[in-house]
Amino acid sequence: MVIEKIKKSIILELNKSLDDVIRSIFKEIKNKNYLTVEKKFIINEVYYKFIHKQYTEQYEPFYYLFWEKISEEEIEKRYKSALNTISNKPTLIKSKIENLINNKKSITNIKQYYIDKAILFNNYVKEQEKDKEHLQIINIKNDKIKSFGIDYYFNLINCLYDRLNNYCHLVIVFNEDYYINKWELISKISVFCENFKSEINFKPFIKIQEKLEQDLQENLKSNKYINFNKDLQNEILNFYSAISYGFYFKDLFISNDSKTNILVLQKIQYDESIVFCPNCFSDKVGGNSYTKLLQKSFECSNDNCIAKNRDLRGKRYTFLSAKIQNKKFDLKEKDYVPKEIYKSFRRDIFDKKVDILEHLIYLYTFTNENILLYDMDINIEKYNTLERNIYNYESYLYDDKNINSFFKLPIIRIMISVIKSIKESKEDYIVTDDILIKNANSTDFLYSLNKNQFNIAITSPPYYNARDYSKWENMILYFIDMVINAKYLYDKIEDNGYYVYNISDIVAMDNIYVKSKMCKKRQMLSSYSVVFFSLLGF
DNA sequence: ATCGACAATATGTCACCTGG
DNA sequence: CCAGGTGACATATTGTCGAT
Repeated sequence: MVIEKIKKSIILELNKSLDDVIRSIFKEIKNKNYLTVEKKFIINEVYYKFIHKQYTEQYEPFYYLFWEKISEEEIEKRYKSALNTISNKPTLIKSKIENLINNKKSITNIKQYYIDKAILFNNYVKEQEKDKEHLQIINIKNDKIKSFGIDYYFNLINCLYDRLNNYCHLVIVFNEDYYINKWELISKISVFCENFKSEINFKPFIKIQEKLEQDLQENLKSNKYINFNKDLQNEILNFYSAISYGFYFKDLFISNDSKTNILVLQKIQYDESIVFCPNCFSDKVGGNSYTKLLQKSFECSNDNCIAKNRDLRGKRYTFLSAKIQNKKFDLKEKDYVPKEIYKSFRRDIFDKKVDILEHLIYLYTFTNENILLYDMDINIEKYNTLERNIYNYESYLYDDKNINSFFKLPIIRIMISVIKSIKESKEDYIVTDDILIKNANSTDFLYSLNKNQFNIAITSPPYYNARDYSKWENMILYFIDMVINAKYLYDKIEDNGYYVYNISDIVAMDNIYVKSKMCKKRQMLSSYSVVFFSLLGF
């Protein structure tokens, strides 16, 4: 039954491309009024010939209408004649169409053709990825933070990065009572993961790099709460000298007893090396745009490849999409995610009783892939039935030369510099009433308020580009505004006062390094807010 | 069963660049 | 100089959920 379904979808797919080739001819001649009525009629006939061949049942009425009395030879002849009528179409396009048709004829077993190609591709992927890990899971231990500080984990993440296959996942588990604030720990680690590497060769960025620098300078110069200075200017240059990258934030799960948090990150590293076409396995491929920041996509330019769209552009894909699409021909029982696991991780909150490791393995790996566990207190034997190569590490050679690496991150450096440049506030507003309801710009108000007149502040701040009233050019400018506001609040609130700040992550374009859809992602507004506010003293 | 919301992915197309 | 290849970006389609 399943095989039949796959077969049907393959045949439909194959026919669609041929069908669409003919459609494209139609589109082409539609506006060419010089074609005679006869020539147009011939093209019509050719069109329905194709339709008839591929979709006998569906198009039967058309078949009888157009082809009842015409022989195969006649059809061939007219087809060639139709091709000739498209005299304005470049020869290249014609040959591409002919190639497609010849190729179609030579394939007798369509299903087998696809399976063969997919197996070739799957073996190629396996060969590429065999020496590295497909999933890394780090369990954050309180005793290690106590002995070495958070730097221990910054260092570890850095060391493990090169061993992880590109586009694969790093999962960080927090399930202890830490001696420092857990949310600050999660925030710092997630901010570090997004920014600890730097890339200078990304073309779309290089093109607008100077403009980005200037825009940020202009913006800060015109900000009435900032004293623009040389140091800030240098930090802007430093910030825009490269793209900060590392991992791509996917999600942060929390258990329903709020004891366990699971941070899921995906490695996306700039890699221009050629990926074979997942359809024809040709290495004759061109580039295409980027689907995500730093994630290259390709286009097959093999004339014989069947996967052409109606404008005869080739199959477009990334390493990851190609891997996933071909995997469907080579699935084992343990590659299927059990329904209950699939459901339980759809939401950000999961049941504390679930076997987290089993879930993660099913969700983020295929069979025979390599999984590195770090400090997971489990018995690996238990997971043998999942048919993955799992190994558990408990320690690595601690190398302290990267100490304080967090404060070397460009994003942290620039924010420290911004904080230093914020103007001193005034003290010329004393609240005399017990209750004051004030309608004002909160930054302006806090700027002129006298100190120590309140000890709690509660806000649901604007979320970056979530509403019409909360638009910023990019996320850096958003955080600068939020930090200025929080700085004045910090100055004015009583010592040991509380600031309640309601924030969460959001899907938006950060517009930091490029200004297009490729920077649309889940943005960690919460982690960045926590980290930046802690720089202020919170 | 159907629908709206939303995210992910596939496909369409503008316009720049390049090489003959 | 200009066709056409293709990088970048836009738009369409698909898939999934919960609500009804």
